[in-house]
Amino acid sequence: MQKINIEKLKGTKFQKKVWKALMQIPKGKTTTYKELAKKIGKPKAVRAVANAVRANPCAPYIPCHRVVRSDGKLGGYSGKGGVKKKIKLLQKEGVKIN
DNA sequence: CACATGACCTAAC
DNA sequence: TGTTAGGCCATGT
Repeated sequence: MQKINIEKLKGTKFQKKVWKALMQIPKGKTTTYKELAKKIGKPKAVRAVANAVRANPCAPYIPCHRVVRSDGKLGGYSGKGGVKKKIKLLQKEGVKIN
């Protein structure tokens, strides 16, 4: 499905793990940093996960916009348009925002 | 190697 | 209910 290989990108193993988990998120669905951290085996490394996500090449390689906070709010977005675009994208995919 | 940063989370005031 | 403080982990300087 993924046209690109994360392994081909440069970054630490931790990042690659996070990015892979991101791509594994089904469309129209959202995940929290906590769940993501848990998935990679470090439920306490939520901050490191957030760092990895923000350090990713972002659009259009990795759907970082599918990652939200536990509060239902969005975190941030280092892409074009900013968080606003992120919200729009999620809503377009059928995700409800607080 | 030590310090500082961050798109976080939880608890406490 | 809104803000502050502490804890946690990886990355970059």
